Amino acid sequence: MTEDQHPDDPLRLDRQICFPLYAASNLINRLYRPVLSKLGLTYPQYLVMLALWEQAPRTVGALGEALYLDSGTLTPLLKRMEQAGLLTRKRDPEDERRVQVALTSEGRALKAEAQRVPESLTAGFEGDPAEVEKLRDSVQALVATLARHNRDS
Amino acid sequence: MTEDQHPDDPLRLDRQICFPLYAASNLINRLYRPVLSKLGLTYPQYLVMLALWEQAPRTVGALGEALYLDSGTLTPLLKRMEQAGLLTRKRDPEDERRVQVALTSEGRALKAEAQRVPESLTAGFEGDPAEVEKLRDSVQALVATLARHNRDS
DNA sequence: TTCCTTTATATTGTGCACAATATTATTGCT
DNA sequence: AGCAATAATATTGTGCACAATATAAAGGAA
Repeated sequence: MTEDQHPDDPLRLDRQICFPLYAASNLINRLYRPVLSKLGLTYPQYLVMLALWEQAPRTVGALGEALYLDSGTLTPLLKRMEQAGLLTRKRDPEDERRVQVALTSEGRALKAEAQRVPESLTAGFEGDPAEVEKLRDSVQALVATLARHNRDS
Repeated sequence: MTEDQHPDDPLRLDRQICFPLYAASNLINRLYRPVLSKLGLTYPQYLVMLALWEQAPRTVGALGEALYLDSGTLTPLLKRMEQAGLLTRKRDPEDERRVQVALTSEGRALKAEAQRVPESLTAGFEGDPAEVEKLRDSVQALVATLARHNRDS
């Protein structure tokens, strides 16, 4: 019952560009999970912390732009992080539509504990760093293209 | 309130390799959604169809190995696809632990309608095909490494 | 001012994704 | 045969991700 499979069939799984990106994302999430759970974070929450450690406070919209996520994803996620004591959410008095997300001292302190996260995960990438950086830049370029495409349509 | 940010801080968002992969996966999902919804499929469901168009029937475990997913994800997903009439699930009489997933005629027929999906999405990748193939191969290699790492631990 | 439009965030409903656990079938050992 | 160990799938509970929609504030035109 195995189907015929021509080598140039555009529907072959191993010819897809999107599938390995999807699989990589899932596998990375799985790899990060045990490491980040020690910090009490999920992977998307870790990304929010990275963004806030670079610049805070930031609005929900600014976070969404940095992480390519919308309010439907961020609002409940930020509420959980607020509950956990990592950040605060309050309406901007200048413009009551906006919500400013700021770090608590606990949230700022967590950065010290996260310092070793990247290096403790490079084990999964075993390859020379220059190669990894090239891959990163390629995917970053792809993301920029996809994001532009998304905004335009 | 902007934080100091050293150029070699390992926690800088733009130095992460995992973040662009995560963002690319999300953006791709968003890009595929309107195209696949015309076929009545989600992106993971589309991947299951790609796998089954290559070879069917397959066990749940074999599908999970091909797509890097486990039964917790696949079981409900396959049930929805069974409800939609695309495939059948039945216990293997040879080994009652296994579930054989087979295509219905409707599921096989859907392949014809999916032929144009890949080309209708290359618009989002605007770059020369050789470059895209190189990126694909790099990410495939990464996925292989991550998957091995995952099995071993 | 009144009202219309736009903007920012929140809510609702659906479908993944996964860890932990449960269930049932097979295998292997004695 | 009896039974522990293993294997394959299913279930449960939590947390994303997103489209569609709702809510409320700001801006702008007449």
